[in-house]
Amino acid sequence: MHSFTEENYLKTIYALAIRQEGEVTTNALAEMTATKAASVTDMLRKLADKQLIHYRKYQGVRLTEEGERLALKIIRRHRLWEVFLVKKLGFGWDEVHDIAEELEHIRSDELVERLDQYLGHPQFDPHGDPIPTPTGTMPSTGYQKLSEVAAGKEVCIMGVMEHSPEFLQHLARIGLTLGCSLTLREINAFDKSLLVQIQPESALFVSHDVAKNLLVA
Amino acid sequence: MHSFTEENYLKTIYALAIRQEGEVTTNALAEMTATKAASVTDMLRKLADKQLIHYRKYQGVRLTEEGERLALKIIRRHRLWEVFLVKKLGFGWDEVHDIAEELEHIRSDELVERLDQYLGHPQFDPHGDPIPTPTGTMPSTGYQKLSEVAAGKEVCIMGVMEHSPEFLQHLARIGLTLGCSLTLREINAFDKSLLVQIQPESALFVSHDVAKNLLVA
DNA sequence: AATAAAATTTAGACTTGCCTAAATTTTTTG
DNA sequence: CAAAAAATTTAGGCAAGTCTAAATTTTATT
Repeated sequence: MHSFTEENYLKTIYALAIRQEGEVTTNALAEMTATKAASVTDMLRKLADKQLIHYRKYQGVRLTEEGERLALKIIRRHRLWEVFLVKKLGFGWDEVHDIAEELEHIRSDELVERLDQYLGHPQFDPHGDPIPTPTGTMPSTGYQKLSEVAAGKEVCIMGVMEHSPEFLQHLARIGLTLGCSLTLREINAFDKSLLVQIQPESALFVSHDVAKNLLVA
Repeated sequence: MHSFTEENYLKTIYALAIRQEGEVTTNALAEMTATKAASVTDMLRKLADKQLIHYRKYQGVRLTEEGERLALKIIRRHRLWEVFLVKKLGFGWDEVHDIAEELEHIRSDELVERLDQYLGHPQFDPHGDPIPTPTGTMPSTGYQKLSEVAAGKEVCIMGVMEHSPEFLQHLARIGLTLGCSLTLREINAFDKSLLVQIQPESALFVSHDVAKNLLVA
């Protein structure tokens, strides 16, 4: 069996790997897990011993097939619990991350599959992230970041790349929600902020930092 | 904050205290927690430092008010999750103990209160145990053990004192369920087994060990 | 290319919760 | 009531996961 800590490292390696080409670095992991690089090195040696990662000293790290399977299992649990918290218990999408972070480590496969069924086999979590399959594959979505969309296009907000309450509450304040469709009017040359139109007559500027974290289709 | 281990000790001390008059012993705790007495002593010193128990060396232990409040909080969580697992996810009452044992440590008070509301503020868990109040008091039931009932009485099964799958599955096999009413025909002088009648024409013998663990009203 | 800077790893230590073996206290018994 | 037995505690150690400080390797700079 694997410890909570090991599970969290695998999940974090997975998350970093899909956002960066190449191997995941010790420092990046230290920052994400809020520990020191020396502690990360210790854990990497341990995960490598268990064949969950490929690890070359000083070179970085990547998941083995088994490691990825496990990471996706944790992510599946996390996202299903988030659906439960929002759909069944009425939490806001900005409130569920930390609780799901704990629930994802409950070790019963049957629990997860019953939960999935109870929730009606959802495809996406409350942030629009796809839910991995029971067999450990991540459904791919064709979403792109709003920051990469060309001016003039009309798109629909399908997900977010950042789950912090601060970001999600900011979205609510400026009136953006999942499923909301908008037209990208122009891209500001100075700070790369985007003028987007939601309602026929009200447009607003969205910062590049926000646009980078919005997924649209 | 308190560790999972500390929470488990508090819960175990509470459970032992209500089943035995006087203070809880180190050995009893070692047996319940499947550890060695020396390890228990270490933890008792730690819990005493945190003012969660009254501890006199060699004399045994009892919860402080704060310790009892915490123990009841854990038990409340455990029992609410059991209700969720049985009522919402369709688990059998003999399957939920170990999963609830993990879920009870999820640290969000709001989660517990939302779960309680979602479940309709249940008064009892699937084993008939009363669910402590949010403020930390244990509702009292007037139940007595079937082994203490006089011959001739008609009673209704309201709860069990033992939650192991083995015991619960045995109950199912001999045809006893929660809510089931029965008449105590006679008490065998040799082995204290009980002849109980459920259906008008079928009676069965129930061992003293089983009767000790059945709560009736 | 040599050196400075940055990233990473190693070494040694701390905490939690557990262990075994030995010492101590309490309880039981002859 | 004293000796034996049982229960409990103390002492010393171990594994997991973390840390700081020092050493090493890689990368960047002049």
